[in-house]
Amino acid sequence: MAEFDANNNSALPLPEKAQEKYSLRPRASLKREEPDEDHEDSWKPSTRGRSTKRRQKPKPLSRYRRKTANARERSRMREINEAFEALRRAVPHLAVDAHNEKLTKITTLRLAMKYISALSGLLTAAPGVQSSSVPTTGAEAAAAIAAATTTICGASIGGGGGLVGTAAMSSSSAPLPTTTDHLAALGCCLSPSTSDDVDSLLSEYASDLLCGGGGGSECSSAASTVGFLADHHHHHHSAAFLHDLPGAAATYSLSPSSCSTSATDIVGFPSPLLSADFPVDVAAAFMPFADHPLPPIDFNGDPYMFEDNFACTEFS
DNA sequence: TAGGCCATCTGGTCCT
DNA sequence: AGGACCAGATGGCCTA
Repeated sequence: MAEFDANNNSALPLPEKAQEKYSLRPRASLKREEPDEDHEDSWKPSTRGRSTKRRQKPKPLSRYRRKTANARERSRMREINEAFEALRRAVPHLAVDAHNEKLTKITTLRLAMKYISALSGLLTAAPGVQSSSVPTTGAEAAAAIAAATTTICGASIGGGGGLVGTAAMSSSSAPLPTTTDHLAALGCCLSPSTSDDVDSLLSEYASDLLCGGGGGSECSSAASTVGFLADHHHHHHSAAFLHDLPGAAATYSLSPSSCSTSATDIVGFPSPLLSADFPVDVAAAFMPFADHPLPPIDFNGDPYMFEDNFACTEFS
């Protein structure tokens, strides 16, 4: 069986052909900078030079072909940008858009890497998890995440859990929130003040994510986690914060009766993903816990503080 | 004004 | 041959 690294990629080296295919091609400019004896005339195909015959330098494209090539390039870039947009929506991010700024592409990629890393850590580092249940393939990971989503979200809709779906959530036409939504919803209310807070909170939430069953104790555990978060939130932020969030009131509500902790308010969570200080808080939850209080939550909207303050697994 | 980010154009290279 | 992908060049816009 092939070995896989921490990122679930095969540790075996790619075949030479594949390496060639997937590695970056040499830059044309570098090629151009190579010494060439007789200027333009010395142009030859750069690779696979089985033939020593010089080939004619290709002519510039005709105006028509240049136009169509440009159009194709624009549409290609548009697709890439749409993918970036989807990624921006999927990755929880700082409130850098407080002034209508959006994440840059490079920031989006960096956050995505860290977010994936954090989620992987959550899945693999939960206490009491059997090693056999740790996902080792993409499919298993997807199943684990789906199960985690079902655990929280499915139990909620069942009515026995701590999270109670509202009309928006339980409507058959509305898609179920993803695990990411849940993390975002929870994370936006998470503002632990000590590493112990984070530790206990995270371990509880992590086991909820991984329990896979739903109902019963898992539900109350999830409820208490949410209750804790909600309650905790109230000690650290103005309640008005939640009401200011778009759509905050509609999507989730916490059922006090099924919650074992002191969540006494109906708390709305925003959906879909929002930018309001979620990632900082979740990052705080995922950071390697130190013996000192967590850093202040406010990063002044600087996503790179993320990088400076939290060690995450590097993706190779 | 400098620097960052982005869209677009363009030519080179690879693939089908 | 033509499309896809890539990277360099360039100019516009915005912010500190």
